[in-house]
Order: sequence, then C-alpha cells, then structure tokens
Amino acid sequence: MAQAIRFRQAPSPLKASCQECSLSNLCLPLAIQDNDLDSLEDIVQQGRMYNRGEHIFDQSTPSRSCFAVKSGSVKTSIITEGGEEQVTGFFMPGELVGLDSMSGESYACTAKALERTSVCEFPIDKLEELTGKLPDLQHHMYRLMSQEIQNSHQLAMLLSKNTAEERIAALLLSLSSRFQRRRMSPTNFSLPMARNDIANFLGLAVETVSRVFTRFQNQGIIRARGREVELLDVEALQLVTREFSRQNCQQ
Amino acid sequence: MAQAIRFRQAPSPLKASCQECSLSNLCLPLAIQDNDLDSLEDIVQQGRMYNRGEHIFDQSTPSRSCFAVKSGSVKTSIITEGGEEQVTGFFMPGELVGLDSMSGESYACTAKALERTSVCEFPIDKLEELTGKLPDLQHHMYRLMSQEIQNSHQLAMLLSKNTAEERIAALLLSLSSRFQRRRMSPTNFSLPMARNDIANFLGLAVETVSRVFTRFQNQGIIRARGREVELLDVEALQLVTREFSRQNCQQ
DNA sequence: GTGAACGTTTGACTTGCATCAATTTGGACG
DNA sequence: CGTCCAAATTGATGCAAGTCAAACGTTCAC
Repeated sequence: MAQAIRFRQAPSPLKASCQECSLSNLCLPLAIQDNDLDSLEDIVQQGRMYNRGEHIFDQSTPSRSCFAVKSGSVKTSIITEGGEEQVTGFFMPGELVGLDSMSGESYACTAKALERTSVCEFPIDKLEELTGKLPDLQHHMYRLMSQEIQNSHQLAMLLSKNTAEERIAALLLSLSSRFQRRRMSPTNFSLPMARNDIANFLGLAVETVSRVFTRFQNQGIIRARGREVELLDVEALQLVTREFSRQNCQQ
Repeated sequence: MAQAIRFRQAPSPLKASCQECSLSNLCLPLAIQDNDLDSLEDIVQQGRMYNRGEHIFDQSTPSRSCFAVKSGSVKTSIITEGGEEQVTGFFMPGELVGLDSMSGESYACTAKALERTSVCEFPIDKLEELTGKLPDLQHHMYRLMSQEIQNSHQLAMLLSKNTAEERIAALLLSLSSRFQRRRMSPTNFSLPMARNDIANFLGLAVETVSRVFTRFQNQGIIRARGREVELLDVEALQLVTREFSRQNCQQ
C-alpha cells in the first residue's frame, strides 16, 4: 500500500511525502495550510529504517535534527556520569522526538528504536528557519515543546507522589489513549517496551512492575501475556490513578 | 538605585527598560542585538510587585503571558483533581516562568511569589510575533524551552533514582550555581522557599528534609539556621550527588 | 534440535522513608 | 512584652518497595 503510493508518486528517495502520510493529522503537517505543506516537505528527510535496539541519535553528540516517528516506537533516555540510565520517554507514530535537544549544541538524550522503526528527520536549523516564516508552524512548535514540559512535570509528579500501582495504571492509560488517537484498539495492544524499560521509566524495580501486573491480572483489571495486554476494566484503572488523591478513603 | 534610574529615564510606567536592567545578560535581551532591544521593550510590560504568597497566575486560567523574574523568587506548582500540590520549579531573577503554558489555552501551573517579587511580563501572542521576526530571539526561546524540558527530566531522574540526601545535595548545588550566576555568594545564601516546598519539590516528607539538613550539619558539610544556609564543603556535596552512580562503593 | 542468553515471574528478607506524635522555634501583631 | 499560629525539629514505629536469589519462558544462533 505504501509501496503503491511510492511508485505512483515517484518522489526522490530522500524526500518524504507529508501529503500522503497517514499520520499527517498527528504530526507537524496538522499545523499548517495545505499550500505551505510543500515548504515542510522541502526540509524533511525520509529517515532510514532502524532495527530494534539501534540508536537514532546519541546523547552528547552534536544535535542536528529532531525526528517524527513514522512507524514502530522509540525510547529516549539519559545516562549519568556513573552510567545509570533513566528512561525519559516513549514515542509512538506521529510523535516528535528530540525537542529537548533544540538548544543546538548536542543531544540531551539517547534515542533508541524499541522495534523496527522508521522516522522522518527535520534538520533543526532548517526547521527554525521555516518556523520563522510560518507563524502557524512556529505556534505549533511552541505548543509541542510546552506540552513536553507539561508531560515531564506529570512524570515528576507520578514519581514523587504515587505508588507503584498508580504509576503503572497511569502508564497503561497513557498508552491506551495514544493507541486510540491512532485509531487502534485502546484496550487491546502490545507493549512496545520491555518490563525493564517500564520499571526504569517509572522509577521502580523490574520485580515490582511484574508483581503489579500479576496483581492487576488477579483483580481482573487487565490480562497480560508477555507484551500483549488487554485492558479489561478501564474504569478500575482510572480509579487506581485517582485513588491516591482522596484522603484516606479506605477500601 | 533602581528608583534613581527610573526618575532619570522617566519611561512610561508600564514599559520596562531592558537597556538599564541589570539582568539583561541573563534574561531574554541576551539573545538579541542592541538595536533590536527596542522591539523587545515595546512588548514587555513592567509587572507590578507581588507580596509573599500572592499568585502571579493560576492554573487553568487563560494563559496570556510568560514572566521574567526581576527580583524576589517564584515557585510553580500543579494541583491535581484531588487537591494535591506538586511543586514543579523555583525561579530566580533572570529566569523565565510560564514556558510550560505556551500552548496558548490556559496556564498549566500556578505561579506564586515566595517573597516580595517583581516581574516583567511578556504577552505570549506578541512574543510569538516578535520571535517570527527575530531569528536570534526565536532560537533563544527554543533553547530556553529545550532546557526546561531537560531540567524537568533531571528532576524526574532525581526523584526516581536518588536518596533523600542526594536530592537535597543536588538542590543546594543548583541553588548555589544560580546565585553564582547572579554574582552573589555561591556558599552563603538564604533559601527563598520553606522546608515544606523543598520537600514537596523533591518528593520527600518535611521531616525527612529536616533530618537531612541536620545530618549534613553534623557532618560539617553545611551550616543552616532557618533559611540561612552556608555551604561549608561544596566538594562533599558534589560527592553526595554522584555517590549513587558508582556501584556499591562502600563507605 | 540444543544450548546460551536474556527477559519475566515468584518468593523471602531488608530498609529508607513516610507517618504519627510531641516539642521547640520563630515571626506577626495587638 | 507576651500571645498566637505556622514552621521546623526530633523521636518512635510501620510499611511499600528495593534487593537478593532462584526458577521459568522465550528468542535466536548455530
């Protein structure tokens, strides 16, 4: 299907076709008028495919681009001097990776493909130049970065105030709504990341993640077999994430 | 001193003079050419003074501006549905508050003056318009927002991986370097925030914060009397923050 | 197919920090 | 100057989640 389109349009291999992309309503094109799409297509580069585990960019190397996930999924993480890893985010198709590295010098994190993944690449300097000309695009960039800050604050909140169960419920619900945005099942999906990554992201031990999954399963809230997950009772999950906010409401 | 300048220049009361501001090398003006300073001054409004505890803006109200701290200090926090508060940041003179609310709709957090505080106000729509015209300013905005994301990731990291001592040492060092940037003593300053705010920010109980302060004091690393703090052994503090990254280095 | 390497799960034990409770300090104000 | 209330400290106790250890599943190379 994607191939059929490629043959019909026959674009240069390095140039992406935002017009034809099924993610255009989630990605940068959503911000701009159809007749400005050309200028976005002028700067975007069709990135290559990455296999599971391959790095898209590395922390501390010169930052040149940010990336939109086209298919597959990506995790970002920062590494401390001591070699500790902290997962800072998971990115799914339509989402933009590398907004924390727009300061121009070097990448603030490492981005790694969690599965076979393709991306579109936006060179930062050209993107900046273009946003100077297209106010709507600029507005959208501010919006995305703003949102990234908010997400990160939410994460900080989750990490500092919530129990293991609350954190995991929140992650499952976040993934669910992101699958839904892409018109996929919000209750039946396969986790792109390993338990280890979940644990790291949520500031937990792997063992704890595993235990919570089985606890949820025993309560009939989810069904999990490896990375395949089914949310059986979304309301119960939502209840878990909010529970902590009420004062000691027993039972 | 500030008054003398105000009388000499006699600007309109609502217009700030970035030219004369002692923070211009920390704040937005640092990004732009002298001859473009006028256009920045055209949009900036001299905000009023806020007393301790006053709100500069409130979460969920329509967001119109972001603010540069001129004097005093500000804390930002988000409130959950359940009424829980999570402190998301502390802002000192020269720093920009509200970058997480550039999405345009409404403020993502509440900003509160920690002491008697004055700010400069930048209306978001005018700022966006201006950044479209001044590439250097736009670049700087991206840079600031990018950095805000990085800070927030660092915080998440601190919250998920570090002990109480490590978190507090990191905060003290962060404050120290921010005082130094303003050419104030990096070892002898007074905390703008209460223990409670520190605890909330770092995801700890107040009691734990208090205990760590006394422990540090007994070890001769700091001297603290109320909000007055003296860092007696900066290297020891740096050691504390890094300690966790080495594998079980006993002692 | 077989083994090696890795990811996941489960159990037993330990611990850092929260929680509860009580006291002390300090600032605001009549 | 004493009163009042909020902030800070200190001590005693309990628990959620980390750590250690071992078994089990899955993937992949050869």
